[in-house]
Amino acid sequence: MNILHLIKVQRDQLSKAEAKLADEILAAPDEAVNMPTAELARRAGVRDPMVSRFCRSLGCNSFPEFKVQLATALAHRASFISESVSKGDSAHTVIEKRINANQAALEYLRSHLDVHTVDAAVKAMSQARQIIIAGMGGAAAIAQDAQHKLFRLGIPTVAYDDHLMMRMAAAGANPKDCFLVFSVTGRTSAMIEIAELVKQSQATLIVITNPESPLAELADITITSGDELEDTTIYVPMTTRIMILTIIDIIATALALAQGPTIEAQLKKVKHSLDGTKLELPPEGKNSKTTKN
Amino acid sequence: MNILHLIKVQRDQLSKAEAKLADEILAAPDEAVNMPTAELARRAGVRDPMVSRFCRSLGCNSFPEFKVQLATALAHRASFISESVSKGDSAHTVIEKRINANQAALEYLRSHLDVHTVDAAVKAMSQARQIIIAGMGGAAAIAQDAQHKLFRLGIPTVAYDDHLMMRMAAAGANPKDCFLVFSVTGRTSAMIEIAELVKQSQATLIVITNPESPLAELADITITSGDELEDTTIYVPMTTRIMILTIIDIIATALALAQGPTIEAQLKKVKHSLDGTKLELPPEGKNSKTTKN
DNA sequence: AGTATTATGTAATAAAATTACAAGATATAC
DNA sequence: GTATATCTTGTAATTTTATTACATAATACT
Repeated sequence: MNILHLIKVQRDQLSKAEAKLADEILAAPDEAVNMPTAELARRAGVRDPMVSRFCRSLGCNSFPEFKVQLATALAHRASFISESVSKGDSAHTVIEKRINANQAALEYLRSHLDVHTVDAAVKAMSQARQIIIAGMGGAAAIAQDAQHKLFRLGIPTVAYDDHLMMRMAAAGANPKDCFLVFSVTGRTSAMIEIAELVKQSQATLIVITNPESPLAELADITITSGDELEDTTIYVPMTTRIMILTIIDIIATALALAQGPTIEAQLKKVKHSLDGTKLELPPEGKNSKTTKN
Repeated sequence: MNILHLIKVQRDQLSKAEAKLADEILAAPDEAVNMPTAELARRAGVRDPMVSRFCRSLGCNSFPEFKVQLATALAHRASFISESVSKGDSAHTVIEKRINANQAALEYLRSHLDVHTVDAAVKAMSQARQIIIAGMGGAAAIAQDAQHKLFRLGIPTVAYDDHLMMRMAAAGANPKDCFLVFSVTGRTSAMIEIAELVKQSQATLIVITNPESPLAELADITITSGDELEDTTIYVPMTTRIMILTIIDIIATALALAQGPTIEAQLKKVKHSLDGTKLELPPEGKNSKTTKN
C-alpha cells in the first residue's frame, strides 16, 4: 500500500500530535515532500522529534526514507489528480491530461479490483460450455473486443449488440453457459431484462457494471466498471472504457494461463491464419516479429 | 524531463567526479534513493561535497530535493518494467502485471505521441465533411468505439468492418472527407487496398498503425499504434488496444475543445436521449450523477 | 484518587549536507 | 614550454537537519 493511503487509513489510530502531522501532510503532500522536519513540525504545530516518531509509526526508518516513499506515492497520485481539460488547452496539454486520466483509472483499478471476484470469473469462464457476451451502445465495441480476445483462446464465444438477439441468446442459454454482460451504469432497462432472462436459464451471469446498480444485484459475479469514478462533466468520458478493457485483458490472460500449454499452439494457429492476408515484412527490418492481429 | 533521463543526457558533459556519481546512480538508482551523501560519495569514489555539487549541476537545490526527484522518476520507471505473466501466477499477480503493462503502454505513448501529428489530425477531422472509419479483425471494435465517440460530438461519422463496404466508401469518398484507418500492423493487404482507393478519392487519409509499414507510407497523417512495442510472445497482447483507445480519446477530446461551446449542448442532447432507457437512480444515492452511456 | 502507561516537549547529540577555502588539474595565451 | 587563468576536486569547518535521551504532561486503568 502506498504511504499516502497508509496515512489516511491509520489517521485515526494515531496520537494527537501525529494526527496533526498526518493532516498537514495530507493537506499539502507536494509541499511536505520538500520540507525538513523542522518546517513540517512548525506547520503542524508540533515539535521536531514528533516528525521522526511519526515516520517510525508508519513503518519508515527515517524521515528521509519517508520522504522518498511520499515522493513515490505522489508520483502515482500525480496522475490521480486527473485534471479535466479546458478551453485553452494545447494539443500537448490534452495529451498529458488524458494520458494522466487513463493511467489514474488503471491505478484506481489496481486498488479496487477484487482478486476473488476475478478468480471466480475466470473459474466460471474456464468451465463454461460457451461464453455469450452482451453489450449495447458504448459497450457494444467492448463486447466485440472481448469476443475477439476470448475466441482467440479457443473458447466458444459470441457477442451480441442487438437486443433481440440478446433476448434469444439469454432465453436459450444452457446452465453450463457463461453470460457476460457489459453495461457501464447497470441501469439500462433493456440490459436488466436480458439479465433476468439469463437468470431463468440458470447460466452463470457475470456483469461488468456499476456495483451499486440493479443489474449488479442480479449477477452471480459482479466486477466494477469504474462508473462511480467517471465525471460526466468532462467532455469525453473514457476512463471506464480503459478500465473495462483492462479487466478483459486480465481475465483473458488469467484464462489463457488456466488453459495450460495447449493455449500457445491455439494462439499460434489463429495468428498464422492471418499470414496470407499480410504483406511480407522487409527482409532486414529490425522488427523481426511475425505478423499479428 | 525526469531526472534519470536528465542524468543520462548530461552524463558526458559532466566533470570526471560528477560522471562517477552519475554512473553510480544510474547503475543502482533504487539503492541511491535511500543513501546519504557520504555513502553515495564513497561508492562513487568521490568526496561528499561532490554530491551536493552534482545535484546543483542537475538543477536541484539540494541533495534531499534530488532524492525526491529521483524517487519520482523511479516511481514512473517502476511500471515500465512490465513483466510478462507466467504459469504459476496467481490472479493477484496477473492483475498487477497487466495493469503495470497497460500503464507502461500509456507512459510510452506519452513520450512517443507527436503533438504536431495530433494537431494535424484534429485539424483535418474538425474540418471534415464526414469521417469514415475502417478497421478489420481486432481493429473492428476499435473502429466502432471511435465512431461512437465521434458521432456523439455531432460529427457525421460512420465505421465499417466489412471489406466490401470499405471499398465502396473509399471509392466514393469526397475530397472533403476524412478517412480514418485502424490497422495495428499496417500490413494487411486488404487495408492497404482501401488506403489506395482513398488516395484516389483525395480524401484525407489518417492511419493509426505501425509507422514503418506500407500503410503508413500511403497516409497523409500517421499516428503510431504502438505495434513496435508489443511482444507477441506474451499470451494475450493488449497494450496496443489501450494505446489506440487513448489516442482516440485524446483526439476526440481535442476535437470537442476545438468545436467550442456548442459541444456541451450537443453532448447533453445525446446523453439525455438515453434517459428513457434507464431505471431511476435511488433517491438518496450518494451518486448524484445523471445516467450516462 | 493514585499509579501505570503513553504521548509529547525540551535539550543534547549525532548525523548529514553544505560552505569556504586551498590544492590540484587542465586549458589557454604568450 | 612556461606562466597564468580557469576549472575541478579535496579538506576542514560550519551549518543544517534529524534523532536520541530524558523529563514532563496527559491519559488510561485500577
